[in-house]
Parts: sequence; C-alpha cells; structure tokens
Amino acid sequence: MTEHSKVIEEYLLTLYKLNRAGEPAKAVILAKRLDTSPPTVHATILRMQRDGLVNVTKSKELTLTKEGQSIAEDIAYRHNLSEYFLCNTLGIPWYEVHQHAHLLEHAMTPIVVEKLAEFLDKPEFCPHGTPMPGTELPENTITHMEAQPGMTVEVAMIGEVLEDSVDLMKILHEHKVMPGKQHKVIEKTEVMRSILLESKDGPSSLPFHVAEKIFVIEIPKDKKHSIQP
Amino acid sequence: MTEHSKVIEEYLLTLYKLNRAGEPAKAVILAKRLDTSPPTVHATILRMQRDGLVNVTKSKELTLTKEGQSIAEDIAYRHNLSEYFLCNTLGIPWYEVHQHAHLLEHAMTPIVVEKLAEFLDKPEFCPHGTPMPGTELPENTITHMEAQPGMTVEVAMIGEVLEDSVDLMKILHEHKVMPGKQHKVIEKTEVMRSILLESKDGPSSLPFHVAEKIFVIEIPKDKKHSIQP
DNA sequence: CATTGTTGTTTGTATATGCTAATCTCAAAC
DNA sequence: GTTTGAGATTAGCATATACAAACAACAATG
Repeated sequence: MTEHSKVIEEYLLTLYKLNRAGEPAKAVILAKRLDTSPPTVHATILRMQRDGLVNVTKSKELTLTKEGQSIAEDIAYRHNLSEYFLCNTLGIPWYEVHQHAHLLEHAMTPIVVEKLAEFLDKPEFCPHGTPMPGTELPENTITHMEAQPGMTVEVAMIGEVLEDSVDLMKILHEHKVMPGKQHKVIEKTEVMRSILLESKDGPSSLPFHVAEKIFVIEIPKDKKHSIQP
Repeated sequence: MTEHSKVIEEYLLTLYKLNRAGEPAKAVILAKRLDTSPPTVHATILRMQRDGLVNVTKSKELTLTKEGQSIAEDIAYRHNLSEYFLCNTLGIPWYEVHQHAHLLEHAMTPIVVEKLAEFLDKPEFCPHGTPMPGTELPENTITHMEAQPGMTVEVAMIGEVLEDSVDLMKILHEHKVMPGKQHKVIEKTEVMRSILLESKDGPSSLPFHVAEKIFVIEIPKDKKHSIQP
C-alpha cells in the first residue's frame, strides 16, 4: 500500500462515500463534489487506473479496486476518528468538525491512528452518526423521508453530503435535529416539499431534499425519550 | 497571510530552525536538511522571494521576511503543540513524536490549534524541551559541551537537529539523557571526543557532536535531584 | 429520426515540485 | 595570480495537478 497524495486520497474517499450512499460514481459527480473541472477529474482517474486504485466500467462507472477500497476505508476511519476527537475531546461543535478533519485525515500516521483510537476508546460512530468502516447503522434505520406523520424518531445519522454545508448543519443543531435527539413527525406536505417536526425545543421544518439525507430510527411510543430527554 | 503548500511550510520551518540554532541559512544547507537537490531549492527560493517570504542577501544568506517569520513561528508552534499532544496525551515516546508531528503540523486549522492548546493547558515546551515561539530557555542554559567535569546538570533541551535521528534519541532515552533528567559530568576526553556521564541509571557517554546539540542547566549541589529523582 | 443536452475526452496551457548534467562564480588555497 | 573546490545557477526534462475551450459520444426527448 504505497503512499498517495492528498488529492488521490480525496478522490478515494469521495468514491467510497458515493458508494455507501448508493449514488452512482461518475466523473461528473466527482467533479462537483471535489469542486474541480471534468478534464482534471479525467486525468486523475487515468492515473488512479494506472495505479490500480479504480476500475472504469463500460458505462463509465467508477469502482474501487480491492486496494482502492482498503485505502479509502482507512481514510474514512481517520476522518471519522478525527471528527470524534475534535468534537468530544476538544469541544469543537459537531457541525463544524468536518472541515477540520478534512485536513487531519491526510496527516495521520498508522501509529497516531492507533493511539488516538485507543485514547478515544475505539468509537464506532463519528459525531454526525456516520459509522466507522466495519460498523453499520442499525437494521431498522430509515431516511427521514420514510418516517410517517405521527412517528417519533431518533436521529441516527446526518448524511455526509450535508456535511459540506456548515450553515445548514448549524440550523439543524439549533433545532436539535442531531444524532441522538428525538422528535415527532407532525406532517409531510407535498406542496411545501417539507416535513414539519416537533421536538422538546419547539417545531421546525425539514425540506425534502434534506430529509432524504437524514437517517432516523423509529422509537416505539413506550420508549420515547428514554435515551435523550 | 495566504495559504502555503506543505513544501513551502517545510522550507519556512527549516529556515526558522537554522536561525534559532544560529546556523547559516544557505541554500545547500536547506538542500541537505530537506533531502532535496540544490536546483529544486533554488527554484523554490525564487518562488518564496516572489511571494515575499524570504530575502536573499548579497552573500546568498536567506533571511525570513516579517511575514515569513510569522508563518514560520506559526508552524513551529503547531509542530511543538502536536508533539506535546502525541507524547503527553497519546503516550507516544518523546523520541518518536517528531516524525508524526511533521505531518500534523501542516494540517491544523487555527481553531484546532487554539482548542488543542487549551486542552493541553498551553504548554510552553515540546517534549524535547524546545520552547514554543515566544518562550525562551532559561538564561543560564548552556550546551553540554560547556558543562565541566564535576558539574551536575539537568537536561533542558535536545537540539532539533538531533530529532531526525530516532535511533540516536532512543539511545539517549535509554540512558535517561532527556529533558528534566539530571546527571553528573564525569570527564571530557578530547581524545575520545566524548563526554562521560553518570546518572542514577548508570554511566553513559556523549560524543562531542551530540553534546553540542544538547542544552543543560547547571544544578547547584544542594538542589540535586530536587526535580527528578 | 433528428435534435438536444449531458457527459466524457482531447487539446493546449499553466504552476509547483522534483531530478541530472552542465556551467558559472567567487573565495580560499597554493 | 592561478587553480581549485564549494556553492549557485541554468538548461532540459518529468510528473501531478489544475484550468478553459473545443469536440465527441451517446442517451433522452420530442
């Protein structure tokens, strides 16, 4: 497992995340996610192919090779571990840690990763609720779009796509729509394309496109607020 | 203060360290320290000049500009803070932290630096005894070469030049020649070009070229071992 | 089937970083 | 003062990363 540049690591991580989100891994998407131009992505993908990190299907889908996958998981782990550290040890708000971890993830030696993981007690989820590679969300996790009015849900994970918008996450934070917190689904209005919620701290609304990226677990009536009052 | 590449940050830090060690800052030295070729150094220095980070005197001495100095201090601080964290929080041996910090120092946002410093209680020295920028070693600090036989000294700082050799530092560690530890100078033999020491853990010898890079403080007889038994 | 729009690719450039080999400069040594 | 040797520089080249503009390929839509 050779050393790879920051750029290559970014590509690998992005492909890994697209994969996990079930989104198609195409060059255009990469260009958008990485805020770069299609020709640049093209050239970089060629290099990654050459180095045995990705394969390109006839339909131009990008798939990680065994090695690419393994490296990507490593980076994802470093990223999530960094976020956990920044949030839980240093006290940086959960909705801000992503950007800082974005740098750190490329600068951790295996020993630092190991020692940090030990220090943090081997966490299994990052502050956004994303499971570390190897860990999975509970079976009964659904997207917030699937939660029906009347249901009480607990937020399990704020989808990684949303992590790029600190502003949005800050608002979610202010409305207590964050991992571990519970709220009730009041209504889902097609016209407004948003979901109305009610938590201890009052009502809030969730646009459909955001709700699609938030993962929740239904809480049976008798267990409401048993975890996070 | 614009963003600078890892490479540029390395150059700045190296120039800063040469400065502090009182060594001449010439291109060849940089090439050696950074393990790169003179032409590469030349090209990079040109860019740094263009960007107002260094000046070159008629005698080809490289000097940091105000801005270069300020950035370099920033990097040095991040480096030392990282080392302190790795050693004191994660428990990585002091003689190994340098290499890990070497990566981290380029990946810390100002907020991470601030929060980490708070978490660590604003340390003033790294595990090798190097003072953070803005802090100084005690006035009465001398190099180990200046310590005379009969004197009892406490190690204050392992010079940064030595940090590149983990093997050497590990041996120093095994002989308890490390910051905070005391020992007695037995003899200084010109022929062997080394200094003979005696600490609680037994005798050891220090080659002159190493002794030049180790800084100590003389401990008056009545205060021996008052700090580190 | 022709049009259109999305996506991929090529072309032509640019910059930062690196190298070797050759050359230049200058001070120190003879 | 001429030589020599260290250090600086130039020339020539390579790779990774980036861009815009032009073009190709192909699917979707009318």
